[in-house]
This record gives sequence, structure tokens and C-alpha cells, in this order.
Amino acid sequence: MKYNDTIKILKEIKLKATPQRIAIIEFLKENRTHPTPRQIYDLLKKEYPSISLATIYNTLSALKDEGIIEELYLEKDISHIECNTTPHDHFFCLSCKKIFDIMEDKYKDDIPHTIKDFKIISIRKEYFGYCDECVSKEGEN
Amino acid sequence: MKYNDTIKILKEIKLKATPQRIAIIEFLKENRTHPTPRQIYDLLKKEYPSISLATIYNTLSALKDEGIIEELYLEKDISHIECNTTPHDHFFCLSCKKIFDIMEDKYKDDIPHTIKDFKIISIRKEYFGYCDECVSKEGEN
DNA sequence: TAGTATATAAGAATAATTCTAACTTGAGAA
DNA sequence: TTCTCAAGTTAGAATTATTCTTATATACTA
Ligand SMILES: [Mn+2]
Ligand SMILES: [Mn+2]
Ligand SMILES: [Zn+2]
Ligand SMILES: [Zn+2]
Repeated sequence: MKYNDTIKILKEIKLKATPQRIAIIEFLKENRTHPTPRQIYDLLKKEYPSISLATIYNTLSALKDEGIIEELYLEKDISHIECNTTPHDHFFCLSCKKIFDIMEDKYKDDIPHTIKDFKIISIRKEYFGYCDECVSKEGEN
Repeated sequence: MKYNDTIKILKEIKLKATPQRIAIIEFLKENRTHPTPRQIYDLLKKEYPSISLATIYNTLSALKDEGIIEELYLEKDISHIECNTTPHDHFFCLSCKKIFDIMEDKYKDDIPHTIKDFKIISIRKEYFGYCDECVSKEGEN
């Protein structure tokens, strides 16, 4: 039973283990490309033709509430799902819009707990620019 | 003529100096609270009852294209206008949703130009948590 | 001051997300 | 295993931010 751990996750957060939820979680496990809800929907629709966008949103919302996933806002009007809750940075390509994970050792130590009396819960660092592939394409012109 | 420099800005980027555009730029000059397009609209409506949201969006889009302002995406579905193009960080309060500027000296030196062959254009760092005011309110309970 | 390219306003269109309500189902109880 | 029902799903409507369309208005140049 390859879904055992997924079902365990759902049990832990007291959500019924429906085929739709299992499919969403399985998909997120295999897919670390920061997909959008719409992309998840379009892909799962092949397996579950009747799946509803509302179910995608509902499930993602529940997983987010439980801290199992996060949401990234790098572009206007588009949210990307982050399945890797280990602290890390992102590089966003302004040309192809791809999001790359940037792992840095620094997260081992220098996370401050406060700044100016503000209580810090999390930190995000985002690099914007052009990925190597887009840089070479540009060079061809 | 207090609007002289605003008109100069518009001339430089070859946009007609309409009262609406002047009002938007003057508003942004005085208001460094990262307002949303809707907030700008609601406030300018008092002075220009017939102003259109489309004009706000058009003007902001033009100013952004010229690098005069930037746009921040910290919350789902909400864009905030950044009028201060000097590099700096942000603290976003998860409770009151206010955005605070965080100025750090580090921007004087350590901005890398590349990471893993990616060409970096800009960097953003965001702190999420609870501002001092919300922390004290919470303490009252 | 007139001619014209550009800008504005109002509302329609679009797109992401959320809501609603009727139908369905997973999972515990018997 | 079957029954029961709280919880979940779906389709489509509603909402909200943003963009588009187009008729009208206006800033700027000569
Ligand atoms: Mn990531
Ligand atoms: Mn700022
Ligand atoms: Zn790219
Ligand atoms: Zn606060």
C-alpha cells in the first residue's frame, strides 16, 4: 500500500482520506516545482475527470492551516504551492517565470527572533532575475 | 508651483501631465505606507469624484514600467505599491497586515550578481510575524 | 487657438478564489 | 458486513482584483 503515509497524514489532521485528497497529497509529494492550484487541478483532472477546483482549494487550505504546505506570492494574482517546509530561498526567473529553490547554510544560525520589538515567525528571501537557460537564449539574439 | 517636480517626472517619461496622474504621484510622495491600488482610488475619489480605477491601474502600471515605483506581493490577491526604490526589507504583520520598512546596512555591499549561473536583478527579504502593537494587544488577553 | 495623439471614465470582460447547496461517501458503531 | 451521518464533493453562482473596450475629453505642439 504505497498510500499508507499519505493516509496517516490525513488521519493525524483528522481529515477523511478521500481519493481526491490522497491524489493531491501524492501529487505534491512527487512534484516539487511549486505548482499553482490550477496546475494541480489540470493534472489531477486526467485521473479524476470529475474533480472540482473547489476541492483543490479546500484541500490546499486545510494542508496550509496544518503547516504541511505553504503558499508563495511571487507574481500578481498567482499563488504557488510550497511543499518543502524546510527554510530555503527562491530564485524567480522574470522571463520563464520558473521558481528555483536556493538552499543556503546560513539558515543554521542567523535567524533573529525579533526586529525592532516585532516577533518574527518566518523569513523569506527571494532573488529575481534570469535563469541560466533564459540568459543563454537571450545571448542567441 | 508645488507640482513642478511631479510634472517634470511625467515629462521625462513622456506622459501627459493630467490632474489625475499628478494627484496619484503627489499622493504616493506623501504616503509611504505601501497602499493598495484600491486605497489610492478611495482616497483620491474625495478630490476627484469621477476618477476611475482604470486610471489608477494605468498610471501605476506606467510608473512601474519606468521603475519609479515597485509592487509587493505579500498577501494573496493584494498588491501593495512601493514608492521607495532604495533597497530595503519588509516586515509584514500577520495580525494587522501592516507592512513596515526594515532598513539594513548590509545592502551597502553583499549583493551578489549571480547565484548558480542565474543573473540576479533584485533581491527581496521579508519578515513575517507580529508587530509590537499586536504583540501587546495579544498580551492583554 | 486648432489639430491630434493620448488619456479618462464607465462598464464589460476576465481570472483567481470563495461560497452555496444538493448530493455522496468514508469510517466508526452495531 | 451493514447502517448511519458528519464530513466531503461537485457544479455553478458569487466575489474580488485586474484588464479591456470604446466613446468622450483633454494636454500639448505648432
Ligand atoms: Mn521552494
Ligand atoms: Mn517599503
Ligand atoms: Zn528562465
Ligand atoms: Zn500588527
